[in-house]
Amino acid sequence: MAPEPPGGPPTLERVAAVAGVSRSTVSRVVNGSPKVAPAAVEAVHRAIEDLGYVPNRAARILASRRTQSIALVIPENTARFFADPFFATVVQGIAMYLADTDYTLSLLIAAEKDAEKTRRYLQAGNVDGALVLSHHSDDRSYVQLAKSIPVVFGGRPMSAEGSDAYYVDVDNVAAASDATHRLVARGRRRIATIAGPADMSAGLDRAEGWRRALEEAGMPTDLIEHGDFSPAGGEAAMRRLLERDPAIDGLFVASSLMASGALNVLRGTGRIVPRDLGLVTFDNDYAAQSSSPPLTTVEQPTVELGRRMVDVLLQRIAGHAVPIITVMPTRVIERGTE
Amino acid sequence: MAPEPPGGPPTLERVAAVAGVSRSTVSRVVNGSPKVAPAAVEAVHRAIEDLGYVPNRAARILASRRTQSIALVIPENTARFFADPFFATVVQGIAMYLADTDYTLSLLIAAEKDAEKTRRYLQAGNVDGALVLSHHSDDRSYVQLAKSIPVVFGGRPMSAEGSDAYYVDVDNVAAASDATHRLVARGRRRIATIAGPADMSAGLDRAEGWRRALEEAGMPTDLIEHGDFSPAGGEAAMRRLLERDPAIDGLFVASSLMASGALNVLRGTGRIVPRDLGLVTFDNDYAAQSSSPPLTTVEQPTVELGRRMVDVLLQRIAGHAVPIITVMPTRVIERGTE
DNA sequence: TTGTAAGCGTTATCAA
DNA sequence: TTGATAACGCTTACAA
Repeated sequence: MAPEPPGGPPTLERVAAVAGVSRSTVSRVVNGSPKVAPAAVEAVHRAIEDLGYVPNRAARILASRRTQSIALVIPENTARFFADPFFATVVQGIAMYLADTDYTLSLLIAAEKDAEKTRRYLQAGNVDGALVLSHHSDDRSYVQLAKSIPVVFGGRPMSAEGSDAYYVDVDNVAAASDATHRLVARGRRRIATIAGPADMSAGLDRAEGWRRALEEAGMPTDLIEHGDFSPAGGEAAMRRLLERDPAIDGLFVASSLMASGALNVLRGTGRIVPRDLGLVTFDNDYAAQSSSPPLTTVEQPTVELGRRMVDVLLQRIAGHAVPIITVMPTRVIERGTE
Repeated sequence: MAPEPPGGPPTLERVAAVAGVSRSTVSRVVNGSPKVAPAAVEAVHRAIEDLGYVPNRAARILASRRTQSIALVIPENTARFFADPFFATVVQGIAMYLADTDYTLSLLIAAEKDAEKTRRYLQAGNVDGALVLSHHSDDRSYVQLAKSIPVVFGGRPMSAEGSDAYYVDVDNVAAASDATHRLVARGRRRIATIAGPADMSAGLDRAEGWRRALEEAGMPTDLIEHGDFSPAGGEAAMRRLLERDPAIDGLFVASSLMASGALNVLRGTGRIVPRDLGLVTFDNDYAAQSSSPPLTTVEQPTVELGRRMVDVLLQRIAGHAVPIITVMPTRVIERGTE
């Protein structure tokens, strides 16, 4: 029986003593080194079990210079971030995937005031890599950061031009175009869009997809208003659109949250979807499913996208070659509102 | 000019050299020790600035035996967790508050299979404390954990009986009772409830509040069905309730997500809220605000609740005395659906 | 007020 | 295959 010496959790040294081997051997066993005698492995395992030994993370990191932890950098505007099911689900994918590995996730709120602080923390060797879920165009410093540690972006970073920023995204242009085409196919003649912010690639790309679809159909592309991906933003944009042209009969909304806001306005004016106006949106989340009516929408594999981000990052940390750009598939969920 | 010696980020040692002082002095300055000569402080700061020095976290932790990091333990069922605005917002509060401190947040997914693994990690001294956002009644092991490191629960843990588990919560019984009273006051005569899971204190307590309100009004408390706080669960529960008594004219739903599901069912049967049925729910989130109609609901200060959890935890880590139980206020947001 | 020196619990190098 | 032993970068008595 090992006595219970005081002084905190059991150390590797204690395990070594109990197992009757050296610390090095214990370390090897713990790290799964192949070259250890079966008998020793056995003894060490038993000692570990008996003592309830768990390696000290800090010591390990210090000695190995590998932190086994990655940072998840999220925009300072945490409120809107977590309120958006898209981000929430991506985070979910990240967290779930990581739970199966030996990596730890550090949540890092990017203080926009001094992105410098965040960057320094990351560069100081406190993490093995970083995942950046960027809201705004202000991602230059992270693209920069990518030169010193592995970074993977969720969604194409705005400042990605020419840089070799790794990112995982969907094809927003194609998806938005597809969605808009469906409005055209339904015979909608005056098709508007509530686009996302002009400083986010998802905002720009989805607007671009809408534009292309209309151009292909020989329709005007003047009816565009930007929102901020929030219900309130959608409401305001909808009002502006109706003011500009009350005869709108088709609408592509770049996010379901904005769509729900838009729906409120439409309802207020007595318009019925899809009778008076066809509506297609983005994200098959709660908002699209539970609105009345439930909306035809572009579904993104959000959880999987998060998983993939982690996957790419870990591969890079391990030094393996991986694609710089990973494009995940989308699909339209038909609910008859187009 | 300090040359640029290779070999990774600048160390404290290098700062000391540049500043012309000893490592101890640098350490003192970095940690804000009061007993340092102004001149030395000045020199060290300049050197730190020049070198872009950032302390190595692992080394610091190892030497000080303080990790400056806390764990956020969330249930394995990450999907539902992040999909619920309540949890998302609490996490937001936690993350935001922590961003202002020197603490780091580690997301820890509690593998229900072996809670042992999670517990060991926490007990191995890898964090200074833990926040537990519990979904299920399976929180015994964390209440247990609280004996070795500071733990603060979000919401009263089910196994809190007799234990001195620290937690931050709202008064669910009172809030639910208040909400239900409003249905009674509106003249509703057949009042049902869609309660939360019976293995969560929020589920139990809100049902209890509903029960009390009805008892005080001399009304029967037979119409109760449980859901799992998800829209789908709300739908199913609503169906069961209508089957049991189609004459229901009042309903208290323990969460807005379930309410949205219930609304779908009601709509399907042609019932109009609040004309045919009064509805009051819990959580003033997106679901309650953007449903049609927007719902009268109990608002919880979710962000603040998260902040408070952190606050209590950090106080405890610092060794200060803090209340075991913190009850945050709620208020009813009137939207006329009662 | 400052510096010296002994750890903190691992990993990693090198002999054995 | 194993074991000494020197890092890893910082904190912290203890001395000066």
